[in-house]
Amino acid sequence: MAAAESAAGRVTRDLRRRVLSGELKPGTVLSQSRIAAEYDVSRMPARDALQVLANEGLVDLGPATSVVRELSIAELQELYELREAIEPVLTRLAVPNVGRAQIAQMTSLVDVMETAPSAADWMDANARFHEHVYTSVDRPRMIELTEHLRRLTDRYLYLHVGVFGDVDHLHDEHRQILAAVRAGDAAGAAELTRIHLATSHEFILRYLLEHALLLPLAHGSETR
Amino acid sequence: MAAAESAAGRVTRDLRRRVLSGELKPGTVLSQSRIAAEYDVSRMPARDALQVLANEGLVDLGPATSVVRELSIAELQELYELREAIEPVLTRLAVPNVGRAQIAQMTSLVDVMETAPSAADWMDANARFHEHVYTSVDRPRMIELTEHLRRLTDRYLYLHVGVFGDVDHLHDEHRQILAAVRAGDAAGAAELTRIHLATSHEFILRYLLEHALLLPLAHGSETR
DNA sequence: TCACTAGAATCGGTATACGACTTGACGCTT
DNA sequence: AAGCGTCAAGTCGTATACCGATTCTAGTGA
Repeated sequence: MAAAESAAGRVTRDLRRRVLSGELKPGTVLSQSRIAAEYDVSRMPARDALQVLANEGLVDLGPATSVVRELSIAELQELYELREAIEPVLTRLAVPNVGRAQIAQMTSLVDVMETAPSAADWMDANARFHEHVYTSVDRPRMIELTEHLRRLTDRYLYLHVGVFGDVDHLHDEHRQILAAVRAGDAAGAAELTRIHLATSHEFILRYLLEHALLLPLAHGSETR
Repeated sequence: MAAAESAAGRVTRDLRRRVLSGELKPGTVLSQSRIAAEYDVSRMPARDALQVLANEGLVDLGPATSVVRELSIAELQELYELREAIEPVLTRLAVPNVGRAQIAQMTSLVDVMETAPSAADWMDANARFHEHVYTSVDRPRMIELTEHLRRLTDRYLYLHVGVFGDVDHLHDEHRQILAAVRAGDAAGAAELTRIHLATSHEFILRYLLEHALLLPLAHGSETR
């Protein structure tokens, strides 16, 4: 069943993609009517889509207007703090259940990343690499939350997609994580995951600062 | 401004309360039409409310029917794992910023809990006690997520509201946390918070098992 | 020239209406 | 009698219409 997707779902997915990719910049005003016209649907699916994206934290629903949520150094920090708290736990739980098939696929994904066709492909492979660990554990909410947080941080990653610099540390870390997983060292893999996230955070942060992508230091308009 | 609440907000809040309190039992079918009739509004606010509750994980939206989400030992476990991962981090960050006013209020709340007027009051005071720590730190998403998770675990707590047994450990733990906060011992307060959550989890779990509230061991219908 | 006010345009929330789909039961066929 | 097909009731998704509130604008008066 291809599940004949609903109009609301289609609008939601595309709007999400456009926000994450930066095509819709922070601060952009999103009105139900305009979105409806743009996708040639009524206002109702547009309304649904906006509500979903609001719950995901991608847009702010004002009383009389909705805007694409602002980015900020503070939010990036907060998102990585959350990921560093949760993903090691998930890793620790998952490691004993990771099978040979998944390890094989992870190995091939590491190879893909190291040959690095394009930045977008790298990000995709990176996401799937980590997902392979998580899918082998029975924690649906934790997995959902983890992927959700990853998507939110991806929004910052897209700011410099295509301009990857020195990612060798990341490759090393991937290999180390893979080794720990293969050895069944849950605690080790968990700690390596945490370090990996901290490194990534610092990497992105350094990039943003060096390239003078001056995001607001504090949180955006939290004055709902 | 009291902000003349929208109908959808009112329905959402009340439905949420009814689900959390157990008035609407897991498995109960929720149709948009019936909810609309019940609250004397059209189907649209009812639809909105259901979608919000679905995002919160309180109801499952089927293709032709929506039902109150099932409870399970596995989900309880997962929720507490998440809380144990996140709340200590939040505590550690917050402790340096907690002021005297908040400490004073926390102290009075501990007293309230120990005199324990009713179970509902106890839960309310408990929630506010922990919120006082978190509100003094600039992590809006983390706080939102924490309160969200607490609400979800409250759903299990309501299963035995009014039948509190031996909660002395909890009181001791509260006093210890308060002492650590007062002393500015961030790491200590964080670790005490983690232990406090683990104790609570075990407490609820033991109660559920002893009273033969036979929840499904595994996750509910995750077969969306 | 500037400030303030009235009106028009726009927006979001809600109600109602319509069509497609799912579900369940009844009756027919084998 | 059992299985299957068809029909009816209910449900959701979407479109359209209406309403109050907000905002922007243009015009008037000091």
